[in-house]
Amino acid sequence: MNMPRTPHPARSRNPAPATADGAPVSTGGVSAAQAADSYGFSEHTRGLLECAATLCARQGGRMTPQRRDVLGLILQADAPVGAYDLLERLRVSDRRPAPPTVYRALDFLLEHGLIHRIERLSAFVPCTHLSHEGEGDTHAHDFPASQPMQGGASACGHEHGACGVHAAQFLICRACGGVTEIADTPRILDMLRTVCREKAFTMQSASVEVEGLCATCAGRQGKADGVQGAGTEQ
Amino acid sequence: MNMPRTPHPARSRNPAPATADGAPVSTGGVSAAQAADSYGFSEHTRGLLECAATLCARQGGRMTPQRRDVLGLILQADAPVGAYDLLERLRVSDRRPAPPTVYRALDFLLEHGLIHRIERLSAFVPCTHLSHEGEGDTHAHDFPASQPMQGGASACGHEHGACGVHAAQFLICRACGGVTEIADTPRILDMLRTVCREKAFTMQSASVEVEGLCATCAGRQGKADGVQGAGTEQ
DNA sequence: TGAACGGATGTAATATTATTACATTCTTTT
DNA sequence: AAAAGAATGTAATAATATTACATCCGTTCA
Ligand SMILES: [Zn+2]
Ligand SMILES: [Zn+2]
Ligand SMILES: [Zn+2]
Ligand SMILES: [Zn+2]
Repeated sequence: MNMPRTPHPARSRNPAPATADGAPVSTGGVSAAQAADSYGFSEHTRGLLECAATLCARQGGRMTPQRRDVLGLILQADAPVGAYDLLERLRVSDRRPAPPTVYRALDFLLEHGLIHRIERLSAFVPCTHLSHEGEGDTHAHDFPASQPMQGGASACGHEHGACGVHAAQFLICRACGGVTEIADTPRILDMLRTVCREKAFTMQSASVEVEGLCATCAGRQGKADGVQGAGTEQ
Repeated sequence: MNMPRTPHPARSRNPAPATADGAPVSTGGVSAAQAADSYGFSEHTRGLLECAATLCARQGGRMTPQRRDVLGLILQADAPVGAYDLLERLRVSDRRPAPPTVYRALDFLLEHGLIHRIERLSAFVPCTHLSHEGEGDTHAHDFPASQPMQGGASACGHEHGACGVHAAQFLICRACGGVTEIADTPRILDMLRTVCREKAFTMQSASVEVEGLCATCAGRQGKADGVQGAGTEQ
């Protein structure tokens, strides 16, 4: 029934502290110096978090510890994370956040284009924008807050910020749970814009979600059925 | 807070027995002869239902009264309908269906390509396919069950049946709640196919959801803010 | 015929995801 | 320091969806 609702292998209630960074996830035993970082984020993740702070400062937003933690957890995960998964992962030591805490942080991160919501999974992934930002400095996405993009297509095929349409495209693998953001081309978004123009429809946000099998899992398809879900992919 | 979750004007808990058919909705006072039709469906709706029965018979499915009622209610509605809205509307006279009843019917209708689920609204709409089927007889969508479409693009830009990818595109108006299925061109689906080929991704299903303002509501945009939601549109 | 089977439905309980409402605390501004 | 505004804490609840198991009903075939 309602196929996509089948418990997704990569989103099961068993947090499985894997990382997309290749860095240790030692949620326990955090040194006092790292206390502000709380969750033992990898160096890479911390870099992205700093980047994100800068980005949303430019947009007039405040990257508070709460929001930072949520973004960090999403960045650190190797698959889309549900709101209640986040809630569980935030339950370290003394803090026991309630749903509104997480949803508020998610709303903020969504509004600032730092994460996306995968509708079909009711789960969240980091925006690739952020990772690109981390790689170099002068990047197509690096637009100033004082004079943000004006609805034109960006190189990555999706846009951010208060003015532009926030649109994104995803490939969702049913076998491994991996989600890939298609951000290397404005083709799809351009086509949507064309269609909307024809229909005199004002686009405010858009999402494209394709479900199927990633290259890795498709190759594996015929093999031992029980093995399904054991793979790693992104 | 996750904007699309704002109570959608056209989906409020007040069923508002409007029709997309222009036919009376007399949910009460159903004659004995119509007892099998249960919900006073318009003639147009009944035609579509018959069509649907034929279609899914060809696919080896049985259009039971339960499923028929659910499809009829979705056809009759002027906006996407949520599962629990359907549940309420099914509560006539003696019958008091529980959630699984409705979800099972919805699953069946989804699998047979008779309805679509709008992820952003957690709600369901009829597939335009069906309406087209109702208009004429020899139509592009009218493919035989014995030899169904083999993944080629259909004229309407989305496909059905066990073999083909089930994909659809929607324009969702935030003001009036109207949803339009973009089914007049394979352009978008073709582009998605291209992208998937490039990424060696096997597409099994896809959805495109654009949120914004329909032509009607965009025209109205500046006027008295309180009036918002009063309009009718499709 | 009638047991066996499979598909469809009924029912109760529960799981998952998300929001409301209101109190409190922290930051910035005046 | 007071006021205003943003962010967080907390409890309760709403909205959406699934599980598990019992029952019914039409078909098959011994
Ligand atoms: Zn993105
Ligand atoms: Zn995969
Ligand atoms: Zn359709
Ligand atoms: Zn509208």
